[in-house]
Amino acid sequence: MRFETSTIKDIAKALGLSTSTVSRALRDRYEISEETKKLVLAYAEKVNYRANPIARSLKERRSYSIGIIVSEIANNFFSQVINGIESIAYDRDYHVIISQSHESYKQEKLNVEHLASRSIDGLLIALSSETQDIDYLRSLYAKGLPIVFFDRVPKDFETHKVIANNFKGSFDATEHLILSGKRTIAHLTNSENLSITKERLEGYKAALVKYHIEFKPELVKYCQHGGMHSAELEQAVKELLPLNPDGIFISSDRLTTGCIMALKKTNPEVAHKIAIAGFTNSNLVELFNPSLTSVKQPAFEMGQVATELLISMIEAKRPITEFETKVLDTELVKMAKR
Amino acid sequence: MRFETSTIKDIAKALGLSTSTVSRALRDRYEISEETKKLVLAYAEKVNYRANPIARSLKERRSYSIGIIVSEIANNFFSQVINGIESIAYDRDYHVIISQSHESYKQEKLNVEHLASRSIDGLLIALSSETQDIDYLRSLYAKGLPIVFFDRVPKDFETHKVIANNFKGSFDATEHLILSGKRTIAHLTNSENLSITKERLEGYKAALVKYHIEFKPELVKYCQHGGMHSAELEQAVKELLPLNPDGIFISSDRLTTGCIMALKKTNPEVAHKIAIAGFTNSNLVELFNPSLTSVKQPAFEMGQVATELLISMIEAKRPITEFETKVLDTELVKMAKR
DNA sequence: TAAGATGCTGCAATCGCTTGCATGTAGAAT
DNA sequence: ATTCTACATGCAAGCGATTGCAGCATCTTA
Repeated sequence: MRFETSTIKDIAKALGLSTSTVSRALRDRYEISEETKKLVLAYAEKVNYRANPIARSLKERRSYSIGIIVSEIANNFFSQVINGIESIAYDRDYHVIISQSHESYKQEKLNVEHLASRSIDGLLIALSSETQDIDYLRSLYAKGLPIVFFDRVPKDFETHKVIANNFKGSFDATEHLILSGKRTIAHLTNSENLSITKERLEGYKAALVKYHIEFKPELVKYCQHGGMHSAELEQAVKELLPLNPDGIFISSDRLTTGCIMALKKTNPEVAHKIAIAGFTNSNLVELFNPSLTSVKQPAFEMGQVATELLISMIEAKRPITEFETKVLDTELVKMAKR
Repeated sequence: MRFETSTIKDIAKALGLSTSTVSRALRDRYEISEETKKLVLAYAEKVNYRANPIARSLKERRSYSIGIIVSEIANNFFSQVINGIESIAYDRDYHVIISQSHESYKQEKLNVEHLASRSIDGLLIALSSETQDIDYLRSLYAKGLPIVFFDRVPKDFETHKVIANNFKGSFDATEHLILSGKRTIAHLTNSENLSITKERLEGYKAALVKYHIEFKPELVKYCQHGGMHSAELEQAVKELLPLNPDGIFISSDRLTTGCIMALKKTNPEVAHKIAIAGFTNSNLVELFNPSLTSVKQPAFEMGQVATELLISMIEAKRPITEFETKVLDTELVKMAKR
C-alpha cells in the first residue's frame, strides 16, 4: 500500500516554476513577488498540498515535535498535564509524542532513547518511581537534547524544572487533618527515590512539628512501585492499621485511590473511621466513599509552563546557562461534610 | 542547539568502506561477507549508532508508526485501549502516536490529517461524538492509508472494525435493573451520530420488550457532546427527574460518572433512590457513592485486536478485500449489596 | 587459456524539502 | 552609455539512508 500526496515538485511542474521558488513562496520569503506567491498558494490550496514533515525534518535536522514521558496516561494528574502540554505545543506548531514508562526504569530508558532517535526537538519528563540512575538523560542532554523535568525531578541536573509546591500542599493537608482532631496520622507515600516523596514528607513533618505532635517513622510507609501493584498497597495498609491511625495522608494520585480501595477491601469496618487526605487530581473525588480531603495539583498549568520553558530552550540561539525551577501552588479541597 | 549522532557515513569513513556496504551490513544482507558484517556491527555498537528513522522514513515512504485517535486519554476506557495497542505495536516494532479529538470533529480531522502527513503507516480511530462526515477518512483510505475503526465505528466504510458487543452489554445491564424491580428506566446516552449509541439503545429496548415494559421515547436523553460539558448533563438530568425514573441506564464512561455527579449535585436526596447501571471502565467504581452496576468493555483486548488487524493491513502484499468486524463481549459487574 | 560463475564492494540516484549562490532583468543614478 | 541597486527566479548541493547496477577479484570449468 502506498500513500500519495502532491509534492513541491508537482506544483513546480504544473506552474512552470522551479522547486526552490515554490518552496520560498510557500514559506513566504521576501525574495518572491507577491504575484508568484499568490499563484503558488492558490494552486497549493487547490491540490490540497501538505508539506512532507519527514523531508523537512531530515533537512532541518529537527522534527517540530516534543517527547513526553509519564508513568501512565490513565493517571488523572498526568493526563491533565498532557492536555496542558498540548495546548501550548499546538499553538507553537509543535507536535507531541506521548510515551508511558509504567513506573519502570527500563521502559523509561527505552522510550526516551527511542524518542531521541526519532529526532524529537526536546523532552518533557516525569521520572518513573524506579528511576535512580539518570546518566542516560545526562548523556542525551550533553549531546544537545533540551530536557525539562516536571513533577518528579532529579537533583543535581541543571535544567528547567516545574513542580508543585509539594511542601505546602502536604503541610496544608496534614494540618487540615490535625485541625479536625486527628493525632495519629499515618503517611503513605511513593518510592523514596522520587523528589516528590521527600518534599511531601517534609511538609507532613513540618505540620506535625507545628502542632507539637511527635513524628513516628513507623507511621510512614513507602510504596516502591507507586501503587502499581495492589498487593503492595494492601501490605502497607495491613502494616499501618495495627498502629491505630485516626488519619492518613497519602502522597500521590494512584496511591490515594489505591489506598482507599485497599482499606475498603481489607478492613471495611475501619475505612470510614479514618480520615483521609491525599494528593489526587481525580475529577471523581466527589463520588468517593469514604470521602476524602484532596490536594489538587495545577496539572494543566504545569504542562503549560513546562512546555513554554522547553520551547524556549529549543528555540534559544545560544546555550542557556540560567535555569529556573518553577513552583506552582496546590489547592486543598476539603472533604464534604457528612 | 544541535543534536549529534553518528551516521552511516561516519562508520563508513572510520572503517574505510562505502556507505552502501555499511548499510547492507547493518541490515544483514547476503551480499556482505560475514567478516565485514562483524566489523561494522562491532563498530556501530561501539559508537552507539542509531539509524535515523527520519531518513529511513523518507526513503522508504513509511514510518513504522501508527496513529491513534481517541476522544480523550483521560477516559479510562480509552487509556486501557491504548495500553492494549501499545502492547502489540511495540512487539512488532511499531511506534504509536496518540492524538485526542476532545469530541470535536474539527480537532479530529486536523489531527488525522497531521498524522497522515507525518507518514503514519496506519490509523486506529474511534470517532468523535460530533463526527458525521467521514469523507476525509474515505479520501485518505482511498489514497492508501490503512484504517481500522474501534468502539465508535462508521457505517458504510469497508474496513476492519473492532467493537464491543454493545447490544448484549446494554441488554444485560437493563435486564439487571428490571430484575431488581425497576420499571421506569431512563436511558442517558451519547450523540445520536455514534454507532455505539444506536446499538446500545437497541439492547435497552430489547430488554424492555422481553419484560413487557413499554418503551417511552421521553425517557431517552441524548448528550451531543458526550458529557464534555457538565451543563449538558445537568440539563438532561433535570429533564429526566420529573418523569420519576427508578433506574437509569447510561451508555458511556464519561456520561456515567458525569451523570452521577450531576445527580448528586442537583438532587442529592434522590440520587440514592435511583438504581444506576452504566458503561464504564473506571477502576474506581468500587469507591463510588451511590454505587452502580457497570458494564465493562474489554478495552485492552480491543486495542490488541485492532492493532493486529491494522498491522496485517499495513504489511499485506496485496489489497485486502475481505474485512472483518470483531465483536468482543462485555462484562457486567453488579452493584455491591448495601 | 578463455569464458563464465561467484562473492564482495562501491557508485550514484532517490525520497521531498531548504537554501547559498548565481543569473537575469529593469529601472535609477552617475 | 555605463555602473549600480533591487527584485525575481533557478541551479544544485545536501540532510541520512536504501538499493539497482556495475565493477573487480578469484575460482571453475570446458
